[in-house]
Amino acid sequence: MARPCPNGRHDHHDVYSATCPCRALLDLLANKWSALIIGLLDDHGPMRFTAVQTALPGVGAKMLTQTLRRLEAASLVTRTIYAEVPPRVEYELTDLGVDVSGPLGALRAWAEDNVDRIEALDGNWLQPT
Amino acid sequence: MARPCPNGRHDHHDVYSATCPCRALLDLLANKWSALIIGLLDDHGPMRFTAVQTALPGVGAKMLTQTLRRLEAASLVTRTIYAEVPPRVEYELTDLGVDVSGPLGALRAWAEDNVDRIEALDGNWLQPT
DNA sequence: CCGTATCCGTCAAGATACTG
DNA sequence: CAGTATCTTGACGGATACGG
Repeated sequence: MARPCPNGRHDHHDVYSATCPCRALLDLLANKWSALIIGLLDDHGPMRFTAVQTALPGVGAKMLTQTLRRLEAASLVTRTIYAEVPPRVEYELTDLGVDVSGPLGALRAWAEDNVDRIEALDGNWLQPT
Repeated sequence: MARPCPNGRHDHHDVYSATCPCRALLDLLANKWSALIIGLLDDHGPMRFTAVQTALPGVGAKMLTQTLRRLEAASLVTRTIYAEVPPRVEYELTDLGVDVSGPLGALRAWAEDNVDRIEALDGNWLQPT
């Protein structure tokens, strides 16, 4: 079993090590769409591809497919294909996915609850470039 | 006062609206480096530019500057310049930054604690492309 | 018809060298 | 020390075409 994180804080893992797999995991979670997708699946239960895309204005089909596949590879999401007419594919959180939706949900909630404070401090904090 | 989130869950904001400023805020937080930078400043207190860069293997000066400036614009981090020789610039969390380090820390901790489970389920979940 | 794969333009990220 | 300027590369994102 690989232990590439000799300087870990918890057991052996440390996100502050560039080569630690948990850093790659954090990158996957701290992605523009992952938090939204996981929160969505946590709220609605199993969803079809199109339903996810509709609920996420701004995401393209390609980016969505890519992100869903990475989440699937990380065992956070299952992808179930129903051989029906019309065809149907459903995405659903695994236990691991449900588990991480807690921290991610907290982050989303914080963003929603504190935008006003930030805008009060700096009217145009959203950088042009 | 702008209220661009008519379909919000909490008060008036909703990260699932493409045009809501809180979505931009989530994008800033759910960034590859933001979580690491904020956690670092939360642990160490005020830090100089080079110290941050050294503690974050893999980040380039350009990316680091960019991220720090955006965090500063969002009032999560302060940037203090000391007119000394050699020059010194220190970055420190604001109250808002300290506040968000909670949710972000939970996410980092989850990643560190659960990589082993993911690797047990799928040996090579880290996609080639 | 629903979802995936391919092509391609744009833009952000990385490397390097240099300045206040 | 703390960045900035410039270039190159590769990822992102959209449109289109394809498979089931």
